[in-house]
Amino acid sequence: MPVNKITIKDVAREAGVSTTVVSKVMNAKRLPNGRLDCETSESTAQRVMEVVKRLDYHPSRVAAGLRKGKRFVIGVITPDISEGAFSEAGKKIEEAAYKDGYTVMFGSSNENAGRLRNLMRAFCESGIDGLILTPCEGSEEIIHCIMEKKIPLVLCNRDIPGLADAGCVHIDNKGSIKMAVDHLYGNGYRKIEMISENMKVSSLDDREKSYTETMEAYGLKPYIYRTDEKTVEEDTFRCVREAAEKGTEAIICPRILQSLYSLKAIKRLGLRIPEDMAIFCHDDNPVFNLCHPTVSYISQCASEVGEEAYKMLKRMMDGEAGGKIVISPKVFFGDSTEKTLVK
Amino acid sequence: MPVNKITIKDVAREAGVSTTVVSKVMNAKRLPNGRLDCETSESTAQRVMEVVKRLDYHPSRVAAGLRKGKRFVIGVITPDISEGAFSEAGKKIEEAAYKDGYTVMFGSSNENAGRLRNLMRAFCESGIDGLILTPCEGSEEIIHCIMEKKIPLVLCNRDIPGLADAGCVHIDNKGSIKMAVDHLYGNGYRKIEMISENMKVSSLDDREKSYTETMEAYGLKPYIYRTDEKTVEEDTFRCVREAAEKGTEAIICPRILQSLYSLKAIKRLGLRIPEDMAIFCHDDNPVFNLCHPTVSYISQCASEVGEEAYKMLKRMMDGEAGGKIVISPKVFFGDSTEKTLVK
DNA sequence: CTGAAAGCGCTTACAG
DNA sequence: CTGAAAGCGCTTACAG
Repeated sequence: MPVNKITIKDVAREAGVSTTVVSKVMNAKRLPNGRLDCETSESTAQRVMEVVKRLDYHPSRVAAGLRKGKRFVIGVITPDISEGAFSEAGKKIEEAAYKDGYTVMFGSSNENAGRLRNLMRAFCESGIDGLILTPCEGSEEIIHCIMEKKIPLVLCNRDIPGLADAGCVHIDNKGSIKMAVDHLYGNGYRKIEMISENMKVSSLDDREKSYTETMEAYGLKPYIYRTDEKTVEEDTFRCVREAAEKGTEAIICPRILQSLYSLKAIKRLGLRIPEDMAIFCHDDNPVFNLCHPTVSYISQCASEVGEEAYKMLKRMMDGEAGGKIVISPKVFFGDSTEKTLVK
Repeated sequence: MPVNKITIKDVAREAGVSTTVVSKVMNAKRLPNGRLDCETSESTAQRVMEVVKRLDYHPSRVAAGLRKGKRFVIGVITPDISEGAFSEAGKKIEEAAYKDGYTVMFGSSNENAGRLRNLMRAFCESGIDGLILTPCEGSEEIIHCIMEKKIPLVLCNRDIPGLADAGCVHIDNKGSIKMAVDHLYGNGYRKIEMISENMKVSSLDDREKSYTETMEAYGLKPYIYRTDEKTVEEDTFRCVREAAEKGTEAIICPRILQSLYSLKAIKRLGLRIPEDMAIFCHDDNPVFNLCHPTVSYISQCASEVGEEAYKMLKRMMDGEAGGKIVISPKVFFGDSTEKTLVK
């Protein structure tokens, strides 16, 4: 428990002024000419500042927040703060928030709507000025509730249709997958399958739809495997093996875990990339560049998404309306989807 | 700005009781027999609960925190919340904290002592019950200041000598590096060098010392390269090239970036692993298992470190003393440090 | 069992 | 330019 905490009263007493004056001095901005923009006299301000420094006084944001209804805290909820794209976005958000004097509360939903609700509740009770969150399956209703509380909200990575007042920032999930299919098609691949996940969220929906539509536009038959959350690794292995047995020429993985486990499965099955199985991955990981052959992948542009999400939230906290931002993802073409004569 | 916020007064009025009663009911625990442990009458409690539910009342933790001096918030500061080991530890901390009803503020110091100080200040002003942090170079003095405020503090991953009241959790940095050197020596390697970073923190110190001591114990000559923070990739490339030209047989990388960039450099230089250059890496990354050949590495055991750090902080927040925990890291031996006849 | 009142540490009209 | 006082939304002795 913090002891001997210096309060505004201590400063006031020591400086021989009222707490009003101390408060005014503490909240005064510095003008361009270096002076305080404060109605107090120069000498009083000086005296207060000295005492503040001497006592090492730090005003309680808790008390100020209670009075002003403004906390200078924002909340960030992602499915998993330890997962590459989310942690990178989180880093950027914190970075930008820090510059504006905000601190950040983080939480992981673990793709669980109940947990998301509890986190949102705790964040709201704890006092936040705004919230950036990645919805998970089944979280629509809960998020609608948040909206009623009029807390500025930006959805990140995944959208929820019909949420008029919320901001939203995500990558162009359809465009990127189309590029992947186009590229594979252009390099001669025809039997192209997708290993996705059993999960209803807008980003994955869009990726799956785009794959299906693009395949059909080429007159090809799409096929989507879906792994379960609890058993991603085994499921992915089985999918890759089944695909290989079927004579599938290329797989597209629209999520990071399926990407990594597919690479692992291909290695374990002793298949050559891309001769036996071409592969197009998603998200960012050093593996894609460092392994041999290099892997084609779609980058989430997590930093950019995080940055834009924060900027939008900031605007909303300042009273402006939200909006929708769609970021063009970066697509890297490696050796894993190259043309191959061996078929 | 949250509007129409329901307060304890609204509930009291609606239920026809005083705020005292509402507060008591809200803070009552459920007894094992399912009844509320509350001095109010059963019927009053019932009535209050109903109103609470009907109005969707959520007590403000800000106000409660101000009054009670307890916030149910902890702070976590790491060098970079987006970096593998730290984000994994952070995830675990948040997970455990959530179960105890705490929310977590995260911040990244970017290995910058000034920024660490600002973050700590913001966190303290914002009101935290405890702090878990990874010190960075030059942060000793600032951290001593925190100690004076008597905020429970656990150092994570890196230690600061002479900080009696702080808890500390880290892996056995000396033991793991010794294992790496022993393993290389046992497999016939003699010219073993280390590519480290220009940074004064206890963990890296320990790793470097352990390398030097173990080498000398074998009668071998240690040599440590040190990359600069701003230019890790280029520096690492130059180190690897220089090492190769010198006829170095194996390199040990005590940090993740040097590990990844060394692998990249080795690939770029067209060297074979382990014939031309063996390599022992640090931290966790899918690359180590997925690439060919598989890479030997020392795992940070980030989850375990995070978990222990939180548990210790919790004990300290409950009034117990801190302590020191040293966790044995897991070491994986891959093909990158295998015996090789080609020398 | 219940409630009036003080107080946590601030900010902010308002009066002087 | 300065200060007394009210109030933010809670909790908590204390009196009844």
